[in-house]
Amino acid sequence: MAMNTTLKAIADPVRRKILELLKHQSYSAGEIAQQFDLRQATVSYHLKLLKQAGLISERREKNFIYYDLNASVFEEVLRWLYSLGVKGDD
Amino acid sequence: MAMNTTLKAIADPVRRKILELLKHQSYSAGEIAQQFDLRQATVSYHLKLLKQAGLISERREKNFIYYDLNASVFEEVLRWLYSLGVKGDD
DNA sequence: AACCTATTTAGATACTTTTCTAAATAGCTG
DNA sequence: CAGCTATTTAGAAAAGTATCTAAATAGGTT
Repeated sequence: MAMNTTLKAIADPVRRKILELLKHQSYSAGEIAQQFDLRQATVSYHLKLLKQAGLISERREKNFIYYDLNASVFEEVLRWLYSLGVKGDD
Repeated sequence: MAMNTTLKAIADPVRRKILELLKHQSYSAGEIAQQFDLRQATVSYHLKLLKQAGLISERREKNFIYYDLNASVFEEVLRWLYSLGVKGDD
């Protein structure tokens, strides 16, 4: 089940871009929303799905909510890919 | 775009199971369909998506169509995962 | 407390995906 | 070629997902 949630989470380009943004630093929900031509409520919905998948975590500071990437959740996906015979580093 | 197609393809449990089945040997469309509680037409639809994603290839023999896994397509996904900082083999 | 700003939640709508049934195709085999 | 088997395609219905607007919450600030 975890795997399904993870893969569904990254099967959307908006959510992948959010993860990429968070690679180097945290951003608030508002800062993330600015990167898209979408309403804040919509971005908030994507953040919720990423959070549910465990791919990001949130942290309140002042009245902002900052998001952080948690890439370790991908390890299961990685193992699955390897199990199918994908060859590792190239 | 390729990435999006690949990730959408594996974001479905039926399609993931098809890939797993094909890991060790080829199977015909009918043999694959038998593994699921779904109509053959439905499985055929999933096979079409996997084919479009380049994850499987087909090969006619008699009047069967056999499918083969092509895991190399996953390399792009793997690179993306690594780029996010997922640590490799554990 | 009243207000302001950041963000989420609720509910509606639009779009996409999955599944089904029925019909079509494609290639053997007698 | 007529019939058989395997599979796909077309079209409709059902289910799931993404987006929007409007309203609610939550926490600072004065």
